Amino acid sequence: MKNKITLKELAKLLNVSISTVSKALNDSPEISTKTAERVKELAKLHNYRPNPVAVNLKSSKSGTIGVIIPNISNSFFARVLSGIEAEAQRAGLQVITYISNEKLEREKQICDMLTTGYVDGVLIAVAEETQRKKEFDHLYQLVDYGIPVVLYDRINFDIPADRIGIDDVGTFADVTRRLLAKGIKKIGIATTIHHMGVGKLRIDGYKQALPENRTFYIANSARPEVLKEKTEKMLVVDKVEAVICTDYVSTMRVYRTAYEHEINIPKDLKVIGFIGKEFANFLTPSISYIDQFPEEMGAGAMQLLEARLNNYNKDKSNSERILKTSLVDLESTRF
Amino acid sequence: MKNKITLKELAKLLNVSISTVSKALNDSPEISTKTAERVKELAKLHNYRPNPVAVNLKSSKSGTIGVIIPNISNSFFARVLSGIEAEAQRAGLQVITYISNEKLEREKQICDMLTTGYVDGVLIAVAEETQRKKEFDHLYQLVDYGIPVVLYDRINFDIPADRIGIDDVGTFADVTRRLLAKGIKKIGIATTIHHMGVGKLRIDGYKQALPENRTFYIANSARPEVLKEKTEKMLVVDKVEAVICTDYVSTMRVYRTAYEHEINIPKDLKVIGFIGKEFANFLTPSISYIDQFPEEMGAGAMQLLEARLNNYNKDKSNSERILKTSLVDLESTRF
DNA sequence: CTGAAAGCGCTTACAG
DNA sequence: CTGAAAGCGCTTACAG
Repeated sequence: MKNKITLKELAKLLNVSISTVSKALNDSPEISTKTAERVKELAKLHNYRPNPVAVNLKSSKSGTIGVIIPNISNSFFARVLSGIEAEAQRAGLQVITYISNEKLEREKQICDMLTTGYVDGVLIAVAEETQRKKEFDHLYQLVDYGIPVVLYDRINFDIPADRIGIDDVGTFADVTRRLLAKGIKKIGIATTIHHMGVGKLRIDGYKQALPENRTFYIANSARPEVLKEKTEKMLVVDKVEAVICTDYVSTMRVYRTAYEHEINIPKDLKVIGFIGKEFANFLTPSISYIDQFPEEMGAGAMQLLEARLNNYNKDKSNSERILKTSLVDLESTRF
Repeated sequence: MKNKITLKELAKLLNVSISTVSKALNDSPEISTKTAERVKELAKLHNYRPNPVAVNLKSSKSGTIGVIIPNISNSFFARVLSGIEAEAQRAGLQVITYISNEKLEREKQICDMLTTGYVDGVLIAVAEETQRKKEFDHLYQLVDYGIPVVLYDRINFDIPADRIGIDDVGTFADVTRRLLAKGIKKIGIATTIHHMGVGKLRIDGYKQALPENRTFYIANSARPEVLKEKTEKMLVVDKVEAVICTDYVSTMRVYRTAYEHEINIPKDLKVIGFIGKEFANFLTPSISYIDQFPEEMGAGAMQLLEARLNNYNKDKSNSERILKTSLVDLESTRF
């Protein structure tokens, strides 16, 4: 068990003061080139690294940021995390990961812990339960504590924080219009997240794009059995010609239901999914999907946070960044 | 921007010394009940929380552990992380996440950073490139530095560390035997990880289970086009009756290839995948899969690390924990 | 150019 | 039972 060498030990070996060693290593102009070289050489020899905890204590920074993820099994969030990590690495920051499992209680605990000074800033996608119960006190608490907060993905809340996400309404309106333009009349939407902000917006986009008096077909439930029933009704009874899905689970549900009822995709049913390319390309048939570039969202969120960290007091107004999405055409919408 | 209250300020408000406040809050028996109560009351009122950085500096611990993940988009690792996070939370530890992207260079950087004292321990699934190049110096370096290391999932290396994984040989031998028992003769295996330890073991298990002189059918490549070709040969030319897959990508490849060549699953081809339940149940048809309980692996890895952290010097021998796997029968293996 | 001193926020042996 | 002091490993204004 090798022990890490400290400034003090280095100073003793060099017969100079701790201050001198510290300054030399930090390239202070106060120090003579000669001394600086001696110090650096020995430091290198012993593979000296400043103890980050001590540095943090001095600077009252932690050099880490906290990321709150609602559900890491969702590959979207996993990929967002990947983008965050890459950007944090570039900025020399450590990423502490917290998983809320979509639970308000857990999210509160996490925020509580974050106010104690573990992190310099927080990236969060607000948990489903939190949105449903509209309880945001713990988030305000973070902000009041002076901890910069950036909302990602789930951003339509009235909280004074920077945010990054996609144009949910626009994206879904656009996709709906594309189907209409191809002459498809009966278009349905499937969702398991209709009670969440993003879900509502996506449904809104769908509705806005449909012509007046056109019937809406909506299969919405977070409960698997209910979603299944509603999807079956939409596909088998209502016989929609196309379905747009707002999330992973509803996308897969539509696929399964079509399969079970021997409805041919894309001949009898076009499907546009909201899933990642790592699934979309492999499904049978492959599925056209809306790409929301998760890694970019993560990197962007991190950049917003960095901007805050670097001049927190200068700019009080909150910024919002909306990322472009892209519809990728695969087999499930072929004509 | 509320400023956090410190021990010093608390002491001043109470007209006692900093030591007294500290002891009172830490339930030292030295302090009178009366004083302790006064202190605690005020601390509560001001929502006092000890600065973790200062505590860490005193204790020479960081209260955080590092998790190195090769590829977070792989839902297996995402779920492992979920298990780690849950267990860490229980133990009051913070989890810093690092993503190696299967790269040796990045893994080295991470290990380098970890030796500076950011974390008390490390959980790692060794990157693919690292395994291929057999360069483990950076891992030895961690161990030499006295940082407890736990290997998870990818565990067949000669590194003095605790480890947790599955019985790859046994699992694949068992699955192969099950197919044989149903009277299936031509069994193939598809893999994109044949150059990795776990991949080799899984293929070994498959080979061991087949009777003498039985032909092996192996579609192995990490390159998508090559894998596709080999899979096509296996399904179309060799006409195997069943395929066992060692990983997510090969599983999806087999599905796609069967679909493209109109090979009916399960009538003409049985498939056993190595993917998570979140995909398996939704595919069309649903796919029988080997469940390796990722969350349990994560929690188990964390527990091994906790054990190390709590008595690092007492027990020098390394422990290994092998988790049970389970074959879940769904539509792709129906007779 | 170098070093002594103060201080970041805590804990804990030691003295009283 | 309470408090002064030392110290964890650094940085940095200040003195020389």
